[in-house]
Amino acid sequence: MEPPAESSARIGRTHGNTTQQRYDLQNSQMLSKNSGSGRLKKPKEEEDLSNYFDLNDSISYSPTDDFNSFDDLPENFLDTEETPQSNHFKSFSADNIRRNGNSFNNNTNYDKEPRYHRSGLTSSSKSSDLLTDLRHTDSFSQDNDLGTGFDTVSDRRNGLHQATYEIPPQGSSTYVSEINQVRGFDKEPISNVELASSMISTLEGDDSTSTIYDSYDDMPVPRHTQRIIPSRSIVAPPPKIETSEKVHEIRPPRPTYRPLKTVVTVKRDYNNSGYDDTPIRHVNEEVKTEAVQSSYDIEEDEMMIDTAELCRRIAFELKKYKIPQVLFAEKIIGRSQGTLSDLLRNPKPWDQLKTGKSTFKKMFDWVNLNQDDRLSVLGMDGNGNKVSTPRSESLLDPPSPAPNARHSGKTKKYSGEEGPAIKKPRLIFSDVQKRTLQAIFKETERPSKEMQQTIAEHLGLDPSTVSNYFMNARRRSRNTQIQLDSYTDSNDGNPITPPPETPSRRNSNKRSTSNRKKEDELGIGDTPIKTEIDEISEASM
DNA sequence: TATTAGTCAATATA
DNA sequence: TATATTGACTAATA
Repeated sequence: MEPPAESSARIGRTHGNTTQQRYDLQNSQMLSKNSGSGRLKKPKEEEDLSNYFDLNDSISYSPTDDFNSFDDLPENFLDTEETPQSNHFKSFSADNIRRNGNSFNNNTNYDKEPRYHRSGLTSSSKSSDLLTDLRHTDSFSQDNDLGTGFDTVSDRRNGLHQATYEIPPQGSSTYVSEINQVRGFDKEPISNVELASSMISTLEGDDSTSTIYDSYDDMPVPRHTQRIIPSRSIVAPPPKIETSEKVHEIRPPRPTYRPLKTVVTVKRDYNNSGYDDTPIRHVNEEVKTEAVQSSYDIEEDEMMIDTAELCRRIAFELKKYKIPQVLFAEKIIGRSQGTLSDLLRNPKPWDQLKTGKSTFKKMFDWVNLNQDDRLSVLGMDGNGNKVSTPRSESLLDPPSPAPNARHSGKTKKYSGEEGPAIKKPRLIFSDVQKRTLQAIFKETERPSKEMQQTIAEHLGLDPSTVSNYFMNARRRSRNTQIQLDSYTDSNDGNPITPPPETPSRRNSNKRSTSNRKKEDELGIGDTPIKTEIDEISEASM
């Protein structure tokens, strides 16, 4: 079997990259304003304007005559859908120049990356990039094979891509039409979703709604628009939260019987701007049992851990004592760094966990050690230095491998019959592949086997890859929804109002922001955010 | 047999 | 360098 084709790529930032940046900036700005403590980093000056951007699929950009070159486009043109030529943009930017005290030119990130060549369609030009994109997109049409278009190499690490596709010779009809399309913007726009719908309709045998173009020359250039939103409103400083319970250091006796359900939690101490070091267990009043020092004596199905709070606490401890995730992951829970990161950011509620409870139980036991022990089991001292003899055996259960952990011997390798096995390289979806899959997922989270097969053929992917994509997307979409629900619940249904500014709440904020990004990627976003443009429209009605 | 849950680990990103 | 993301593997489950 051959390895999967190299990912195709485009010049310029990836969509995800830009989205991530936007949300992170927005989050950063919100936190900065909200904290009032100066502890959080203020957004960089040149990034301020970015905080006010968001996407809006409903707004299109119509070019004006002064649009002459792709040099004039923002570097993230392909990711956004409106250019500075827009009146909306002008009024908006002027407003924010006043607010931020920054000049427009310095605020935009158009020049953050090297500018692209002006001279026609060079191999590194922005227009070529767009055309390549369209060529790939065009391959949705029934006569083309998407897979054949993927001949470029991506460098996601740098956010830039090196194009290796060929440019049509000047004077050829393809070349001319490409120029016309790039500069003309004279066709109706078509969004990814429309393309996906069209594709799905086609796949389902309904041609009536499909938008298929006979040739590459007929493919319209998508209009990229951009929604501009004001920064999220910042509310009053957080109310002072009183610690309701006195902190007790509880030592065994261990319970002599097993409670039906013991609610074990970790405790916040807002007045102390963080967590109290003393472990606390809150015992369900109905059960009337003594608290326990660890969860050793309680079976998983007899206890209940507030996983979200536990994870916030763990994250806080790791930061506070500069404990690397990889160290904690391996020594305490016996999992990989990436798994820990994911668990901390997206903890599933205890009652929705199946075999994963044991991992949280280990975290819980660690967090309930006293401070010295917490560090010593990691082989660290209070200064973040390594010490030689970790005391783990007597304090915690040794981390056990995950039951479904992959072993090196079992790892599927990509190799021929003879010689040492070579690990199958990890597939990185091309931008087009990813966007297409996302768009289709937005339409249908559970495409039929046949549809997956067709999608795979169109995108030049293995059917199992397509299947994996949808399974992962469904799962991660569900997890995101769980996080959003818990966040909304804890906020009285107002997801925009920032919560009290505590370390734990900061984590919540971060996750929420991250979730917005996930929503964006997965296409499961909630209600649209009202923009300045929307407000202007409403006011004029 | 297909799907889900838990996870790894390569890779991207901060 | 540390953390976040994500395609794919494995075992459990429907």
